[in-house]
Amino acid sequence: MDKGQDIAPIARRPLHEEATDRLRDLIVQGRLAPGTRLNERLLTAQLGLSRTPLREAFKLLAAEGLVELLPNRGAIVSQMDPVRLAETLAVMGALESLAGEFACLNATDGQINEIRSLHFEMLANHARGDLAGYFKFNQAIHLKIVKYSGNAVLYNTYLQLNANVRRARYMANLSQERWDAAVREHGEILAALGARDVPRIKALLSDHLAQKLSSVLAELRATPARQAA
Amino acid sequence: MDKGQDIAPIARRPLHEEATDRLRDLIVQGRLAPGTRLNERLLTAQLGLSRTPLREAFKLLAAEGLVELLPNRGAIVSQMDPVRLAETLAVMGALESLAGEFACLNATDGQINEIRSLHFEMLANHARGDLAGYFKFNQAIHLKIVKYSGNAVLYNTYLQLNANVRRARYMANLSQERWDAAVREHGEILAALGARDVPRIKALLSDHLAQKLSSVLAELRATPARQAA
DNA sequence: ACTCCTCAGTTTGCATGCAATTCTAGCCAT
DNA sequence: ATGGCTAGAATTGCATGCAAACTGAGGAGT
Repeated sequence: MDKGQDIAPIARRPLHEEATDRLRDLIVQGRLAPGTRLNERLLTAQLGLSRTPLREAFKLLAAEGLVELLPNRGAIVSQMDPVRLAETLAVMGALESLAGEFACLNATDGQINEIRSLHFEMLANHARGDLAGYFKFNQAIHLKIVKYSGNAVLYNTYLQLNANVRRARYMANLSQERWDAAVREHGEILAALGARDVPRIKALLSDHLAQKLSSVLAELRATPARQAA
Repeated sequence: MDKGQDIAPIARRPLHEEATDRLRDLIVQGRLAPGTRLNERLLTAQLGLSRTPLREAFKLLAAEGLVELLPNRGAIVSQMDPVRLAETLAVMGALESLAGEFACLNATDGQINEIRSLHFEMLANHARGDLAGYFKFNQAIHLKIVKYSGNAVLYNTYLQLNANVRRARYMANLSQERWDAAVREHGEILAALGARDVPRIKALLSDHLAQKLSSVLAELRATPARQAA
């Protein structure tokens, strides 16, 4: 289950995988804005490959919901509409809650310590007001909890949904109060994990995600969903 | 959200979609057994298309977990190993539980009646001992509950996982007792849905899926996981 | 002026060709 | 006989060609 450090990473990656990952990153980072038309010829030139692997990447990203395929008219980066975002967060909440339960039951002490270490890194970033750094470790913590649930299907499902949410991160102008609260919640989550307290971690994670949802929704209502060219 | 009956179904489907659906059906129905090597040339001949759309289908099915891509060595139908199956059912349990909650809150009375109708069809099949018919309506009920949650992301996620589980259906030689119990559980689920009783439906669905999980696992331990050529 | 039509340019969807990799079988050495 | 090596066949990964679909600019008709 844990192939984290395989022996032979010699393997050359297929082009279509490379293309998929590159495109996904571009979209998640917002460098390809929602609504952007993905011109095959243009992208093949920029990425240095041919249309076949690129088109395969389009199909995969469409399945992930990051792009939308218009028959005979190509692909566009999908809009992050608030409804969809809210729906995604609700599902992720359920998944994280389940993951927390399994992590309490299955994670090793070493793995929990690993999460604890990330937690302190996150605290450091919070203390110095580094929002980007905070998000990075915040993400890492949530991913690790899901990963250390020991349920690979759960992890994969979560990852896929997560890509969609990360796109919305730019709008995370969260208030200082909400930020402080989120950090406190993380502290409790970690405590519950350390104590292997299943009911408590389920409640905490559900609540944490619900907070995130309403915070993101509030932000979305404030920003009038900038349309892309 | 509900595009069930669009006005113009004139649209001709792209070949790669057709290929994906055909292949998925073949795999889910077990007509392509786990382990089967998917030879591109052979399949293009059988499906009457060229390698490009077929290869696109392979990538999608790989993302769904139905096939496994071996770099430079093609694709094989993935094995349904018990661990993976159990993991999938655990995730589906969490999703259905969430779906039940939303369905209680959001479904119209008409939608609930639609589910009720399916329920009685299922009862009829149970009464006459028609296992295949039972499964069909059982599936339909679970899908409707998730659909009428009103959360499209949840529905899509569920659908994808469901494809993997349906492959294991052949081994559902469930005992008469378990069958009767499952039918009883369905009755309670429907009642809770009708009463819009959120905590109850969550508990019932979680439990129902957990039962399914252990039943499937027991069956898997009995059958020694037939290896395919 | 407005609408509808036409036709060239562009872009996608699919088929096919070519090189690289993997597989198979047979041979040689031990 | 067994194990390893090698040449040929088969198969995949990617690039490219071609026809169909879309776009949109310009002109005819009202």
